[in-house]
Amino acid sequence: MPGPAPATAPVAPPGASAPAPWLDYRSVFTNAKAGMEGVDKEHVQRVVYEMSKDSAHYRNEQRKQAQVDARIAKLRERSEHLTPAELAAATRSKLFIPSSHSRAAQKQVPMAVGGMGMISTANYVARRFGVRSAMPGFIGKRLCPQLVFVPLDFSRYQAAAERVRAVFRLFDPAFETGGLDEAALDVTEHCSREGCTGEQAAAELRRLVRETCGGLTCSVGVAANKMLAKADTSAEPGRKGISCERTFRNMSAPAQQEAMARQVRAVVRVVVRARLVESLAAEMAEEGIEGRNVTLKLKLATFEVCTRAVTLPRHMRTAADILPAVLRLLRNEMPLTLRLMGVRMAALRKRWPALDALRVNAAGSSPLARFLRPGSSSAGHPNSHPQQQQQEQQRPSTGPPGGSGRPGCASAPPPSSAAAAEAGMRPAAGSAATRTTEPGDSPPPREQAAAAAAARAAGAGPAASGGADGRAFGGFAAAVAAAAVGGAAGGGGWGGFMAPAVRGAEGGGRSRTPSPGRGGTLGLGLGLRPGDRYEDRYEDGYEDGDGLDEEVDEYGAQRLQHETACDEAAWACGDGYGRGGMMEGEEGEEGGADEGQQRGDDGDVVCIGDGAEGPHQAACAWGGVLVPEPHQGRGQQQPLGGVAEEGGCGGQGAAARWAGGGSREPGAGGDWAEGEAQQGQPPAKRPRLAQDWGTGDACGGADVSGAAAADLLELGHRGLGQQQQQQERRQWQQWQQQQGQQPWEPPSALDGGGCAVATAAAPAAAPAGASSTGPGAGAGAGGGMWACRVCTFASNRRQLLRCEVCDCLKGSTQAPPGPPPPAWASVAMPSAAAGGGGSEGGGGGGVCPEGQGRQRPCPECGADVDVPRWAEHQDWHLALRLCKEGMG
DNA sequence: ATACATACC
DNA sequence: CACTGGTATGTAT
Repeated sequence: MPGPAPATAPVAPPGASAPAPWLDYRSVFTNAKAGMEGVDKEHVQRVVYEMSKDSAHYRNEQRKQAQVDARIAKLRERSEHLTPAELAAATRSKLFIPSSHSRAAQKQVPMAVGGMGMISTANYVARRFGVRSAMPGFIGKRLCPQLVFVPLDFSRYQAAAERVRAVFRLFDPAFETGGLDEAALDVTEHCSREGCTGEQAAAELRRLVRETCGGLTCSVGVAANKMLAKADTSAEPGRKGISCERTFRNMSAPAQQEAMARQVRAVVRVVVRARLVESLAAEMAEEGIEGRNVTLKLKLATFEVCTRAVTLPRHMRTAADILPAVLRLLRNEMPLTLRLMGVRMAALRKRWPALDALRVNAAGSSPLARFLRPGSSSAGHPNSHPQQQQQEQQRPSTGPPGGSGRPGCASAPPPSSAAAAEAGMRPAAGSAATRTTEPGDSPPPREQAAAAAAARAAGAGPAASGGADGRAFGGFAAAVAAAAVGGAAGGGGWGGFMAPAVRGAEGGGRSRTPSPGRGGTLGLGLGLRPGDRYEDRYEDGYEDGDGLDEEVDEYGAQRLQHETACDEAAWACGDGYGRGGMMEGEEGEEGGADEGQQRGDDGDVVCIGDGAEGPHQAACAWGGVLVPEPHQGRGQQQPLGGVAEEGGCGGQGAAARWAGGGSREPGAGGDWAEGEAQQGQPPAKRPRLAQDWGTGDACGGADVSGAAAADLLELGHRGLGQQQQQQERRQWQQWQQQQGQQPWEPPSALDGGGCAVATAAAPAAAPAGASSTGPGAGAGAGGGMWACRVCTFASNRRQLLRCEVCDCLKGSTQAPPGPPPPAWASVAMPSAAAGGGGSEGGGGGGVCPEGQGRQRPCPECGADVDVPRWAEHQDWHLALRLCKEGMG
């Protein structure tokens, strides 16, 4: 039986000049914690220090520590006015969740739940070695070589937690959960009811849990807590946000900015392949929620974390809707060297209010109700935290009861095993220069669009509104599948967008490993030089490279640049998303074929657009109106994303300069600022982007014009005061000049790419669908900026998609094939108008100029419906239908 | 009201 | 080799 590790030979000699530097390293791992009495703290500290001191993580910790110190100093100065907390009886319990190991083993063998990467918790045996939660596994292993790792098993935890929560409810029906194993109960009422003290309640709680939950124990403490006292117990405890993030491995060596064009592409690719957005969309669909805030989280190779967020003009839920916002945020941060990326939705609301109502009535007898009932699936329970994504994905693909009849749909997110996920995907096309459409491909976009349009025409009305890409729901199975997988998901059964043509690792030769990258982080925004290859790998073991490796020759690079710019322009106008909805997978074919592909290229351009949002997408995913105006070249053509310009990082987002040029540590993630003489410091923080690039009010649709437009163009954003803006700008320019870089220019919303950009004008009020009809539709209104009425971005610059290089028109400059979209589709953006769509207090806020005050008869019930609430109304019908079908 | 950093488990 | 992922909340603007 292992004992506490004796201090081994000193890992580092106690140098006279720097005596015991580890003592200065303030890590949390030596704080007091249950079971850690008698641990040789100094030993632990030294080991942690020695294993950490050369890492980026360590440097980041130091940086943070300095910040904290500064903050504390500041707080000290004004710490005179402290108010006493209110008192309330509250308990906080901590569950000890069962392990699959025998009790005896647990008592003797040092165990840690987790792995080499991270330890979630450790048993007391392990703690005596200094092993504890939140410690990276490899350090734990060093502290305690005999340490046994126990993999996480969320289903067990979930089940156990559910049982215990039932007990909690007896004491406080509105208790708050703090994750799987923790809860906070306000027992004030319980105590007064029972005439007991807090301590007595705690004892009772412990006893009940022990006796009714299979021997589970929990520790309960009673505390006074202002927060709890004030907690609004009447409010729905519902979750406030939902997110998905992933850490990458492998980092390619930074290259020069010449290949920035590739970065755009690489970023898209990574976003898509990481399945962040789709996973999120799938999860939201499953929960029946939609959200209005999108947050992008980035952790750089340096471990610095930053988030970027936007508020959407309306609630959204599909991958097709979320991804553009994510890309948009991301693009403004490039180039980046990323270690982690996450996407979060917040400002959530229920998507199926009607379903909720019916769920209550359904008494659990119907398959649907059973399926929907909390707890019957791992779907969200009001008091439960979301499962790990991994687990979500491992849910049997058969879907809900009776829902297995539609493989292409319900088996959705590729999931559990990467191999399976990739199995069905088409192999990557070779180089960028040789692109073909392969046999297994979905029909070309046009056809898809036509099909979708036809389907819409046929199934018009609510079905289209409800999602499903214009496909009518086909009976119960399909309906449930739709409800389960997306309803939202529409296309191809789910997320609605296409993963790029990537092949799993199963296919043959390994590529040579490129990156001498430090550590393992996926290099993002690093670009490739001709001849470079690049490979990446996710931590879940999903590995590929073959599909992504590309030889880039000179021609290819050029072409890539051009195409990227075009793609980007098209994307920016929604073309990449609006068209070519997803196609259903071939019946009986597993997984793969249900992904549509937007372009016939090598798949880097994402095909999004499930069409679920209805016809306005067919014109422009974001509702933008394309106006084919004669191109007005700008003096110097700026490639989209401000990239690919020799010798500079171009006009890309502010962060680019930060991430690249401003690298604090030469060589770490910022190598592209070549040969920088580290003189002076960059501004402490990366400048904030606009606090609104056009947020909530986007739906207001006011056409920004004249002086305002000029300001916008000039400033790039309007969230910052002019003064501050200018100051930041000067700072940056100075810094950059010091670094020998081109001076920074403020980002502008949508710079034109290789494709020409024209500024034209269109009345923002023109219905998206209707106005997509013709050239010149909106020309002449003056302004040059337009507010997209679907997406977040109110300061879009009018785009013309005539490509200067190939002289072809790119983008949806023509009305999409098929019947013109019904007028209502263009205003299916509730935006808190009449009656308040529910969630946002936004009140008078974004009011859709079209919808406001207008009504349309509902084809379903004939009632006159406020246009701003149209979508909600249709959702209601759909929900009703689903329930009826479900109850047969 | 937003955007974002940060704390917490 | 190796330092999470999910959530809520506080704070500056």
